[in-house]
Amino acid sequence: MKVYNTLTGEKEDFIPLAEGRVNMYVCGVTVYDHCHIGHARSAIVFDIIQRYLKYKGLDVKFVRNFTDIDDKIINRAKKEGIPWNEVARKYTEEFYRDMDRLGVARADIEPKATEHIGEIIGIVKGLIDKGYAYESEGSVYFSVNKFAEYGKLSKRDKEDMIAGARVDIDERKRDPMDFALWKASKEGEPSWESPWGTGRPGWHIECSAMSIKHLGETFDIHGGGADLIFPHHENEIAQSEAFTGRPFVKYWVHNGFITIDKEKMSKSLGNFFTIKEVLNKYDPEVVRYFLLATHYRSPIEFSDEQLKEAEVSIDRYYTTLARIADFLSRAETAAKPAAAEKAFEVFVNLFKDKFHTAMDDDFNTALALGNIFELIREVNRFLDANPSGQQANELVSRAKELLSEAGKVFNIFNRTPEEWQAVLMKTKEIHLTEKDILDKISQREEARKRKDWAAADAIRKELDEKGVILEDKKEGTVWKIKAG
RNA sequence: GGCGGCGUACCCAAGUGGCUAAGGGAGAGGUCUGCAAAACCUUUAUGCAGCGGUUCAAAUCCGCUCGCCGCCUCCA
Repeated sequence: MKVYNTLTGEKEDFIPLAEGRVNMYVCGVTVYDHCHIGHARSAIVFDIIQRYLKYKGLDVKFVRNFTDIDDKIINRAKKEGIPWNEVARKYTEEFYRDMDRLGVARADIEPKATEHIGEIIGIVKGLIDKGYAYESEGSVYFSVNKFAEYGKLSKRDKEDMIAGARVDIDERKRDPMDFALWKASKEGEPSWESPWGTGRPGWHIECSAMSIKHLGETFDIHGGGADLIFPHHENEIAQSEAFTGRPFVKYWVHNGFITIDKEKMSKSLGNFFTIKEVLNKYDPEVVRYFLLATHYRSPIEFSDEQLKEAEVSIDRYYTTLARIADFLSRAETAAKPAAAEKAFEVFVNLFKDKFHTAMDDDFNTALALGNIFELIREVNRFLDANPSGQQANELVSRAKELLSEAGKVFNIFNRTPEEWQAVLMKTKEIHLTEKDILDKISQREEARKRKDWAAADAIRKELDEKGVILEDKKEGTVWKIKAG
């Protein structure tokens, strides 16, 4: 298995520190507002990585934190006129609401910054003792110059950054690049007792404290959005390695952004859609598919068109699944020679390897989805050949199992075709009941018996305009909701 | 300005040295059908931003040019 490591800038063989075990930490969210679709991408990317590693039989310990104390939370509390911890509680709940809908699994451990103040203070003290940090007016700063390897993750050197001259000048800092480990609290702000007076943790230190506590001083994977590379993850490395004297993380994994009109979606630009807004129009499965159809490190342009295509793709899956169910329910045992059988068997046998190869190559979900649709085509092609007999049934059953297994890793494709129709009915806002549709179908049946094609076609057209498609089969007419 | 990334068909998107450049959508033609739909088949990049170079061999490596984006400030 290969994983792209931001630290080395290369795809590397993935070799866990302890055989068969993977410790991974992913930066979660600061709970001060509703999440947007960019947060969803990060959550889904690491959800799939985590699921795939577990699927491969690795013993994964997955930690995803909540930043529940921070300037933004404090500001939000002022704005809403509620206590800061109420803001954190409220948006933690909203986070779970969104993630549950998106099918993002809970992490094995979900620590909060405020529950690790003791550990944070311990590390800050340790850093002062070792000469990496200093106290100034009740705050504590990390001295970047003391850490020789500073910049190794984001590939920049201190001189360049200072030349960039966008670092904030703060008189309390000895060097403009230094960053806060502990912030002295102002009157009325949330605070905790510390050796340097009352204050609260800086942003970066919490992740060091929580990851080290739950995963040890060195662990396998640390993930997050690419915008965290600098300064957040760079600072985490500096603090952690200065404190423990050991390498902090073996593989740094970062997901790309979601863009709108080619620009990064962000709160400050205001060009974002919340998860809730998107889920009003599209089913979570569609959103997951949309995000997985592009490699996790590439940017994804957010667009209605692409979401609709994702919906059509998923519809193709369920249409095939319905065909499979139909075929299996007929289960003819009398074997009829099917020329296509051998070729189909070869294809079915190859699928799992192809799926694994794709996912083993830096979690190439886009390629894996391509493999899935190749299998879908082969299934349809095989069914078109009107196969029969036990061998054919077994092959089709196996194909169905394989699709379902792959779907499990992505946490998509796990409904029945009927459930999928219900989903479309809801998201497409079809204002017809099943009875309405069935009545129309029987009216059309009458017309068809009379060979009154004009009347029959008029009914079909009427339903089509309302988003319902009719399919005439030998056994009768079935209906489905138009996807896309 | 510094550092990093991207540019593959009408659209989206895999592919980072070597078999016919995955897959999805859209279009065209066909099989099936009363007609459709679904499904399948055929078709749509002798070419991967452009120009050079390395190599027996390049979308894939190197250089330059053009265009777009990201990070350097909170940010998934």
